[in-house]
Amino acid sequence: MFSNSSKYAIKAVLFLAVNSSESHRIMVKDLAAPINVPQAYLAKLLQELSRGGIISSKKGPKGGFFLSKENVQYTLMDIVNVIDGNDKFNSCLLSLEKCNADKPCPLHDLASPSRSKFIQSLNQNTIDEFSIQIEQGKVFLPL
Amino acid sequence: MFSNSSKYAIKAVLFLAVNSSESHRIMVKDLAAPINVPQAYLAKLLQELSRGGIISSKKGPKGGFFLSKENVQYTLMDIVNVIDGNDKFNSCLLSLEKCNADKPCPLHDLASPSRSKFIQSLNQNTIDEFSIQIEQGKVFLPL
DNA sequence: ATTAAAATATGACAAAAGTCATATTTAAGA
DNA sequence: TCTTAAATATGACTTTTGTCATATTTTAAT
Ligand code: FES
Ligand code: FES
Repeated sequence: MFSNSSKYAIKAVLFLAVNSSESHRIMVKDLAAPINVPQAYLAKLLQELSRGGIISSKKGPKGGFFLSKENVQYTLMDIVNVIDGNDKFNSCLLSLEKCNADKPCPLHDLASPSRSKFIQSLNQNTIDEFSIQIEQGKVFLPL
Repeated sequence: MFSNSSKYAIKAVLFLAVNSSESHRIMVKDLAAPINVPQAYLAKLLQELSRGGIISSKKGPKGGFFLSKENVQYTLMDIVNVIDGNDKFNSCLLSLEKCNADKPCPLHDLASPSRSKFIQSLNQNTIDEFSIQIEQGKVFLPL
């Protein structure tokens, strides 16, 4: 469903959403451990996210990663778009040129309703909304 | 969502369902072209499917691949299980040990209803049912 | 029996995804 | 200004996935 890299990136961003702020930055090494991701690999992913504008960073001593007010308005889809490239979810399940309701492949009707609902949620819910859910103890961050 | 291999395998099986029979077998080369899959690669996949009991084959002249009455009762999930291994769909989206409704990850509620419906369809609809849909012109086989 | 046509088995090779290491740049604090 | 702590850039390496080629086995037809 998601690539490994995307999973890592999502976990990292959600952790930052809950645990960091403009004034309290988090270093890779302090992020890698709790979300259970290889540190060196995570560093690379964080850099991509940073370049993509999804997260913020500050170099040097007392530096680290954090989410700004703007960062927190992005969606999960934004994250996977940066990490895995776009069109991970808009293409036909059987790799037709374009997923097309007029000439649907055998999986289209099977998948389309549930799938579009899923994709919609990826596009709708902001990081901010997720972090609220986490803080309310409704959902949990995996280690 | 699906691996490339699984997509190829699904397309091949559906094509066989519609175009082959016990008495009218189809050779790899005549299968690879219409479903637009590299022939040598497809041959390997068909062999896996055959070993897995999902499709039938006959060696030698006038040989080829086809679906028996039993073959046609399998599901799409059976195909991807053979090709990609099991547990492609039962694991947590963020790679928690086990997808667990009691201690759900942030994606669980977002995804769970639509996802389980999707998985259910993969497990329910038989190849036979798909081929009927295709023959009725309700859905189409991609090239 | 011999031949030829098909699947099967095996393995080499290529491309992509995932992982790790290291040198460079930036900035805080003494 | 110097030192040190952090992100950043770059690239080597490994594993998995996808691709291709070729030799072997089976079987129908002559
Ligand atoms: S046409 Fe294949 S998923 Fe829509
Ligand atoms: S706990 Fe992660 S998808 Fe269910």
